[in-house]
Amino acid sequence: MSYASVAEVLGGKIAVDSQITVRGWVRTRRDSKAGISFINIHDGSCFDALQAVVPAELSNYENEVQKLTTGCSIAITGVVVRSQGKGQSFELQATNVRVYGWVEDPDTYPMSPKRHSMEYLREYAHLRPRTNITGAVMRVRHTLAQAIHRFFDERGYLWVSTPIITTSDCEGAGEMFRVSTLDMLNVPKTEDGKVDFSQDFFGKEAFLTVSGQLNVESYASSLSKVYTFGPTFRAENSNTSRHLSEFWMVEPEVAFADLNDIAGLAADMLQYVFAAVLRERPDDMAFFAQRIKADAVERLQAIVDSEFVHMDYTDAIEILQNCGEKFEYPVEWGVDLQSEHERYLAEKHVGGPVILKNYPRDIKAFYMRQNEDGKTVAAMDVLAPGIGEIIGGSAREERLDILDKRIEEMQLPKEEYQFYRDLRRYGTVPHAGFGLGFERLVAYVTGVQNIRDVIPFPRAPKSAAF
RNA sequence: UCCCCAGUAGCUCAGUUGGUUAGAGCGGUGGACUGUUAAUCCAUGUGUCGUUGGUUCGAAUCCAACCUGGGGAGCCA
Repeated sequence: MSYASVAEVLGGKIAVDSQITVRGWVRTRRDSKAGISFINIHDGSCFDALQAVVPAELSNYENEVQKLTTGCSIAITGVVVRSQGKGQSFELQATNVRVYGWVEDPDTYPMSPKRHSMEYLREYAHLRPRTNITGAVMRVRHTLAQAIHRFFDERGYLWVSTPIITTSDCEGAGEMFRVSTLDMLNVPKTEDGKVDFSQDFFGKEAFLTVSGQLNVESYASSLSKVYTFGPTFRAENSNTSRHLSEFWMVEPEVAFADLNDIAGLAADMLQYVFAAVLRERPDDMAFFAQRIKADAVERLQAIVDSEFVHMDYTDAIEILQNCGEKFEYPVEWGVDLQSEHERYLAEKHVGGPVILKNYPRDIKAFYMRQNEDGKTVAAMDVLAPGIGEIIGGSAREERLDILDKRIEEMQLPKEEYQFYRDLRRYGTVPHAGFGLGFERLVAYVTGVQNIRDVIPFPRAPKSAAF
């Protein structure tokens, strides 16, 4: 008895006339009084389900096969044949059907074979991977993750796992989740009435990381080309379609690189992974084009085929001021760009992703490298239509005196940055890196509008079920 | 966190100048028909009208608070 996946059968990997067993879940069943039933079975291996033709002669035809409903788990043994019907190249001529698990009450099975809203599916996060759309999203997500690792590996980057728990509250990227084993009903206090974290698990305050960047810089300052790919946590009360409390981030960090180097790296990476998805998941992408976003395939192909548009912040301000568009927030040099401005640039002015560079230093983080003009820092954002910022990066300030000055100006606790300053004291080098929001990338590629639908189990404010 | 909108059958939604027994499609079930394919046709059941309180002779409908979801904004990836 040999087993095969639906993808192998439909992909022509199994020779016609050979007998195999396919295991999975029933999507639909149709009975024909000609004495056969058609069962569509899916197993997650590809977008399409496999059609099995089940003859009425099977011993369990009446009491089992004809009672199968959407969601039942089964194994079908049969012979691979070329399909007599339209809609599929191959099908399975069944000789045996084994039922693993019935659907307790078909009337209330949440994943009926009809169109469900994304909001509804989210309430059944444990069952939604059985749907077309979540299955397709997860295959594309996997392909993107694999392509990212492959991209960096082929270029000599090392994957560095930066810590998820941190005792540094100075990462500066947002509100942090506390990690503690203290008894919340009986919190130990110091003499001056504060919480005595010396009695906590790590002997001091601890949090979940908001970014691996500061840590990974130390590995870039020795292994030269590194990247992180792991979970990140932000305790911000963000209720939008593009924020999660727990999300995955890809953060390359490159020694001896400047802003243009990593802007180029970001563009190369996006083109590489888009090409991989188009090549490896045409079935899922065709579905997104059909049901989610009509130009899903063309727009990725267009990005793969063309140069990325680079633009200086200063030039972007000028474009926004002279475009004739009415903005809610006025545009002038020195302000941070609002969503409406980013949207205009990516969606209307460029019509695709755009790389914005060299922002005013006063609206950016302390670690970004100061430019010669004294006004801007070597920072960049990659803005994508429909999503906004999917990548944020910069050259890092490698000159200790300038970094210290910046820490003082921004009134940050210098003593907390000892390890970070050490990297500038011992063999400092120019270096740069960026952070890619992985779920934002998946959302952009699939066209799915809400980021909560491109991660298996979304975590967001007031929402961490499953 | 702020602004706006929504919550009615398993799902998608209609229904509110306050008034008797709250509707449709899909799904489920039964049947007809068919190498079918989100099949088609006939029949059939289904409701704490988000929660709590208020106004009223009477509330799915009006009011308030809360909960949940959506869109937008801010924070950011």
